[in-house]
Amino acid sequence: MQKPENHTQEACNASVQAVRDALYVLSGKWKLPLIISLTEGPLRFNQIQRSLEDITPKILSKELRELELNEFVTRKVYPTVPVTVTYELTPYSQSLNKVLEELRNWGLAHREKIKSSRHQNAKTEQPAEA
Amino acid sequence: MQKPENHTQEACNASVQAVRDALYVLSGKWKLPLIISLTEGPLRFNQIQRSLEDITPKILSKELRELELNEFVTRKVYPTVPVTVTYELTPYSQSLNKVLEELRNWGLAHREKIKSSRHQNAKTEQPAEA
DNA sequence: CATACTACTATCCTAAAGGATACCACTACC
DNA sequence: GGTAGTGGTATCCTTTAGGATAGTAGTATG
Repeated sequence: MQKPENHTQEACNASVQAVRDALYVLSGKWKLPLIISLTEGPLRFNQIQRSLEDITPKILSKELRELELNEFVTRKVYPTVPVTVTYELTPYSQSLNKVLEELRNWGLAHREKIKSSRHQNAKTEQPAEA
Repeated sequence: MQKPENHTQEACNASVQAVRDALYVLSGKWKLPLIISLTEGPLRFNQIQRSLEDITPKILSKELRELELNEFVTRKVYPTVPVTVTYELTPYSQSLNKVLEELRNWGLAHREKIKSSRHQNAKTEQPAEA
């Protein structure tokens, strides 16, 4: 076969690894909804839970901890009467903007494609025998 | 703060859904490695399996089927002596290029950040009491 | 006739993600 | 003293992703 000079096994592996790294920190059912729900400003634990409706405190707590570890959110504790804790996006979380935008654009386009190809199929599909 | 007029609950949800759609088709341990390994040209089933080393035929088969469903690869069967089947990327798979590039760039940058912040910590960390 | 090659499929199993439910410590209010 | 609100934990369970291992059908070659 050929010797792919600009497409070595190592270069591929590095790309794969980088993309996997990126997907890893965005993985899970709630990281993105969480980040997006915090784009409007800091929220308290229970506020987030109410805005996301279906998330349980255990999961929310875990996801917030992971987002904090990756420095996407900061946790701030205020010594108010019942203690209040807010979570807010860091400046670093802005670095995800382009990634998220591309993902969003692609997702929208893909959904459109799926829809239209389904219509296509509906027209050309053979009815199944009974 | 500002009144985020363009940031309604519904707009957020649409974004979240689009990004989730995108992540969904890229999810899993092998889709990306698979796509990248096919960028050099069509490969047969066993060739892919050998190039990826750790993937089992069951998983490979499943992932290829999903990539085919999403129209990232085409499966071609040749009636050769023992039948050969090749998998190759579709033109549509090119639509992922920008997404993959952004993910790759972000992944690389993030990895660098993690590394340097670990060094930072190593320098500023207090030694634990014995 | 046995082995090897093609491209897979079938069955079983493990580990991780996610979730339901209950509970904790603290205080304020009635 | 009971209830409600703060921000969570603890325990158990289900679902899913992924993998190990073996086997399949067909042909060709030794």
